[in-house]
Amino acid sequence: MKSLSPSFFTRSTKVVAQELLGKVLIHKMNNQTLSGRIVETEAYLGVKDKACHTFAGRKTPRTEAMYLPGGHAYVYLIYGKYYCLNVVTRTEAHPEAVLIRAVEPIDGLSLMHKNRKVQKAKDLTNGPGKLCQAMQITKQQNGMLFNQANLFLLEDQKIPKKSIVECPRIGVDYAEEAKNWPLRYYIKNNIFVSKLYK
DNA sequence: TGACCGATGAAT
DNA sequence: TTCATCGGTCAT
Repeated sequence: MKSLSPSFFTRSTKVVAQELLGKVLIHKMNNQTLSGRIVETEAYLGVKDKACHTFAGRKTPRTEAMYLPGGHAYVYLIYGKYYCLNVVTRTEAHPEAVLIRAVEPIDGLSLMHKNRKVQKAKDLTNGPGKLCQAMQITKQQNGMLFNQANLFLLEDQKIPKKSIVECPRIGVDYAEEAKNWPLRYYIKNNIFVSKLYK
């Protein structure tokens, strides 16, 4: 399997969000590999998107990584407890990103079970905080470039348009006009998606 | 320095 | 549906 090329990430954020579905996320530890196929994403459209951390050009220590060129990781802490992994898109002039909301576990299931105390494999990585916990993604990975050191994104499957569901994003009710923008994408009928309404 | 709040998850 | 929990943000 081939790594995604740098030019994959600098395209429009919506396109990258849709095309990340079916790709494989890998975190290589000392002597173990944790990986999963991406099944759910959300696009965050920068300065004009009230749900986005960089809305109106906000630049703080936390959001610094979103101002890196496409292909970097943006990891932040939410609710004082959980990490969320994003893939930065476009260029320095456009601080946008794609939130990885769920993956389907491939390698390292036993380690993932150790990292998260759940019975079923389907509960391991079906949410943005859960997949970071399972795959040991923390602030350490913030600002890292994909396909350089130990975080990778590989090509693998192309998901046909008819298998992609589009709907509003989760947990952004405060975002006024942006709250209903259909920027959440997931693979239809996939049981590893975080919430299966509709 | 301090008040407020959240791109969640788990229990109920 | 409810709520724990604490770092990040922003106004003092």
